[in-house]
Amino acid sequence: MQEYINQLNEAQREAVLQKDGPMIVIAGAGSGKTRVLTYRIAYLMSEGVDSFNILALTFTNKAAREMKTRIASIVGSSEAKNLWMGTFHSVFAKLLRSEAGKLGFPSNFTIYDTQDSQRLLRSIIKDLSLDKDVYKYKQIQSRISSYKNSLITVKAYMRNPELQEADAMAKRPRMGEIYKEYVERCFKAGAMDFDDLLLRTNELLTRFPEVLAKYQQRFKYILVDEYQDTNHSQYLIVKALSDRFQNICVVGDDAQSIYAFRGANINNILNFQRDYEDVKTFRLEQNYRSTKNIVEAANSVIEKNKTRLDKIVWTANDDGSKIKVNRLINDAEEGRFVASTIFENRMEHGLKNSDFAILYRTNAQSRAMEDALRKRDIPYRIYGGLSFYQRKEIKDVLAYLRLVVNPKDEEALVRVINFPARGIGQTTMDRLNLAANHYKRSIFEIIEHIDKLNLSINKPTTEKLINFINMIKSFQVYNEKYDAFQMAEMVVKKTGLVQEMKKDGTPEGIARIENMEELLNGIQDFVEGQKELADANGSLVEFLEDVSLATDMDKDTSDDDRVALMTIHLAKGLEFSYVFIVGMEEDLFPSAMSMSTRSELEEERRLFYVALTRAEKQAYLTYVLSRYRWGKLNDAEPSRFIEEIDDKFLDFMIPEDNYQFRTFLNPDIFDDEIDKSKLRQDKPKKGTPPPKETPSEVKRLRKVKPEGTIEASSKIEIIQLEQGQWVEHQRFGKGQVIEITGIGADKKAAINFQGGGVKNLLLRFAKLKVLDN
DNA sequence: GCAGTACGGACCACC
DNA sequence: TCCGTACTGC
Repeated sequence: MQEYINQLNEAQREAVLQKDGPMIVIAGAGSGKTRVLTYRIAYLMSEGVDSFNILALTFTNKAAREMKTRIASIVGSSEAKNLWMGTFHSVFAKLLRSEAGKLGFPSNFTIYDTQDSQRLLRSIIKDLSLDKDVYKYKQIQSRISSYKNSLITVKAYMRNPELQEADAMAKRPRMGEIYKEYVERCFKAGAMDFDDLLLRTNELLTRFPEVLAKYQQRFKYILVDEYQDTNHSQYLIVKALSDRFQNICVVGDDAQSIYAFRGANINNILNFQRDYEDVKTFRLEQNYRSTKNIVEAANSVIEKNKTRLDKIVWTANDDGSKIKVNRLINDAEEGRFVASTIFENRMEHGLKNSDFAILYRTNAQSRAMEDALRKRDIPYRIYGGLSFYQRKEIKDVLAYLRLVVNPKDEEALVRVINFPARGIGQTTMDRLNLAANHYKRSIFEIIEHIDKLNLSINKPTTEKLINFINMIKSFQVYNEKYDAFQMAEMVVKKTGLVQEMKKDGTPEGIARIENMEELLNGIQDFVEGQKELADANGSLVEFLEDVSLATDMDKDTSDDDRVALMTIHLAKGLEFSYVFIVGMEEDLFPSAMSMSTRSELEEERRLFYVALTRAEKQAYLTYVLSRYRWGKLNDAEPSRFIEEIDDKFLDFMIPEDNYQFRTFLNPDIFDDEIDKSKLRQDKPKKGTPPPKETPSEVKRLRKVKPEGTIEASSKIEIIQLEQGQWVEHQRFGKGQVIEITGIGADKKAAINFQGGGVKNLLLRFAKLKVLDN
């Protein structure tokens, strides 16, 4: 153990050796936080703490696995076996399975994913005959999710007039009814959604003091990673469990809190010192990951945030090269630039594909990147987006498996009862639904007793229904002795899912069959892995739980050499030599939806901070002049985050061919009124080095915002230009605004320049400086 | 009950 | 642009 401890710097070592009591580790980006957590657990065990008494909550299951392996290599694998480690959701799903009965749930409860929740809500909204344009199921879902994350149960909601009023104000007075119905239907279906895994854990620990005592006694030492991203519900669980021994160690970085949208509360970390008595604080401030340039550039950005903990991240690493900023005309060019830069750097520096990552704000941006990489034959892997388990063909197989485990799982049943087609149509389903609601039974149970009920379903259809449930029942019998792989194999064959897909000879159809095969392989791997564990046997229940809580990040990708494409959110905790942050544009990053309040903008800024600090050696920022959105080409302007980086860390590169493309290949995307002189001016003359675009140029695209206020959108600044005002143009010199026409992005100004006469300029592009008088 | 097609909204991030 | 849902005709 000592030799490991010797590897640590002083701050890290102190954090590892602080055995008891509440403590917080404020860990800057790249400061060796995982190492501290790992060694700390190993240290606790070497000090005689039983691994059975340690609970470690991590951000991904993969992180948990890796940490566990590492710990096992230090203290021995038999020692590490009993550690409880994983994400909040997976750890408490397991805990809930063993205690489910107390809450009236079956231990084989289903976990509803977001899609399931939304489908259920859609049917509730329909059943209550509500206007689906007012009661939008996605909004309702996120509303309910945030109630649950704040521990607002149906009861609490009904007791809270303010909440009800807020929903009434939003023209949704019947929100409470929907919420109530949703919770009841989940309960009836033996299902918990993601938020329930935390909410019900809280319920369990609150309603049953003896259960709380049991787990408090068990988890003598608790460690929480990424504490800045915990929500209220998670916070309360941790608080309750650690209350007895107070051996709670939380690790996090307030500067990397990026999950407020799912209820994460940054105050959990900011207020930790107040929540426990005699908190020891440790600061990991030395960054081992990135160059000086990157660390300091990132610091210069995050400084703009007001809500911060005191911390100075520094590095002893080399300066490295500056952050390269490039402007491209559209997303295709952006992709082309990224792909060729990867290609060149890979050659020049002998790098692997996996040394590169392309990060973006929204999944929709991946397409252009993919196209470009494919053209260059650069292997890549997309993380997130529509994950493997969310594909239709996969969900269909999973739905059958879910039904085998829990026949009350209505969402699964509705999904597959008529797929492959069995002649059970909407009318029949409506009747079954009605009966199910009336008798407070599941559809499966209704069908089981269909001969005793008069549902006016005709004979042949009744027979089809009975055949269906008999098939499921026969699977259930096999499930007693078969493992998950054997079950899946049988289900795929007997239900006709394979035949159904084989009918379709299109490339997509073939891909679907391959996906299904991949699923089966995955299940087999899972089963083999589980059978090695003492407390698992590779059953379907285990597999389904694993799947519903798995993320794309959990896959083992260590052996494939591909460029990584992912959203910035997914990139948290990862590092790459070369990082491309694409789509650095206003309204995209920061997102148009996150600019109305200071806290939202600060979260976007933290997100940018996370993105930058992923890079070890080199970061690239790209933005485009026009971007497709909703199928339409829109003008774009550079992100304010570019100008927030101190100039001295940036290197503006404007390759000559951009302008060739702009002027010759794509002339029609530019309006005549656009200031063409800018193109001419930027275009480098032969024999001279390309001019650097100065940061001040970017800045001039917008007026500098007043101190301490947050602008809703930079566009407003431009709109404020008034008739009669004097402005200065880089090339045309001084002039007076004669007229303003158009709105928003199309806003133009006719300006009478002292030297060059009247010009009509598109304000988005014209680099105008407003003169004071 | 089912297949084909017209239409409208999505694009913010995730367990 | 793409996807999912609603509508229509057989």
